[in-house]
Amino acid sequence: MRVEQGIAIGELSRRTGVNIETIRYFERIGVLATPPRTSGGRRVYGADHVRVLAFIRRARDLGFTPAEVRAIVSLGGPGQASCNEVREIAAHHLEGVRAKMADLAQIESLLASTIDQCKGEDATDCAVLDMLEQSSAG
Amino acid sequence: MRVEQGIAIGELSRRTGVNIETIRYFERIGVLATPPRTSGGRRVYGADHVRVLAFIRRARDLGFTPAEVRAIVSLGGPGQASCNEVREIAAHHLEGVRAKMADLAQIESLLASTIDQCKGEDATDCAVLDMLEQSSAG
DNA sequence: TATACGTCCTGTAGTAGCTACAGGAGCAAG
DNA sequence: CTTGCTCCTGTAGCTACTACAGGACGTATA
Repeated sequence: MRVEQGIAIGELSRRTGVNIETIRYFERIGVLATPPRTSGGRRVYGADHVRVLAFIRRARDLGFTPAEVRAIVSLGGPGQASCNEVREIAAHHLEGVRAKMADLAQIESLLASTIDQCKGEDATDCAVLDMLEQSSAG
Repeated sequence: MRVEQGIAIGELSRRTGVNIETIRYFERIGVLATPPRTSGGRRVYGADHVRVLAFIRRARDLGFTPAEVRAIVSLGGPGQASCNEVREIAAHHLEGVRAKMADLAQIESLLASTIDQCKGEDATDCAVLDMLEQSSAG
């Protein structure tokens, strides 16, 4: 039946939604395994690459850094029983997400209340400008 | 009394907490006004620069992009009655902050519930890996 | 087989928003 | 007048990509 013997980088790009240049970039920085090549030097990808690249893309969408992705992907390789390690990376990432959320929440409330106070008349009495003048470097 | 006749870039950096290289960078990209120079070519800053740079730093801390900062700072210059414009920039920024918060909230709940399901036994049945396998590119 | 066209290759450079360095010059004090 | 600090410019590094130039591959059609 010979369903799939290998696809080119363009096809991989179309299937995963990842830019061709980005695929090569992922290979260069070590998040995606180097594929075999044709005699002419073209990369040939298999079903595994499609799966892994989709995985990588999703992880990136979720804000995992390339370093985290690389760590997770490399764990999925030879060794098994690495769920603990994967969970640890995810937990660490979760902490970072929560920290960012807290930062943004502070900014959000400060901005919202300040904008709310704005009468929009003249700049000599602008609540937003006043707020920005408060040096946080006490 | 001669309180302040002008300070050097290093002093400006110490007072505002902004890196010297970053100050020069801000000047280059047009968020901070070009200061006068000594005969020897050194930048001389005044109280205004300290104030404006502290302002810029705070705005950057609050996540305003350099483009937004540039816009606000330039509004604070010659023209008055620009509170409306400032408020508009801030409101637009607030929208962006809220969008990011919504994204992070989704990620947070997905990560948290997934990590929670993790037994941490082996990678063939890892909830985190399973979650990442769900291709979002339906 | 020829040729044309699409896809792919490498390498380099661009993006934002800084940060860091090299190599040289200003400047104040001793 | 030398020491030593600070400053100058210009360039390169960083992350995470993206884009382009110039050339090679591969295949469909004449």
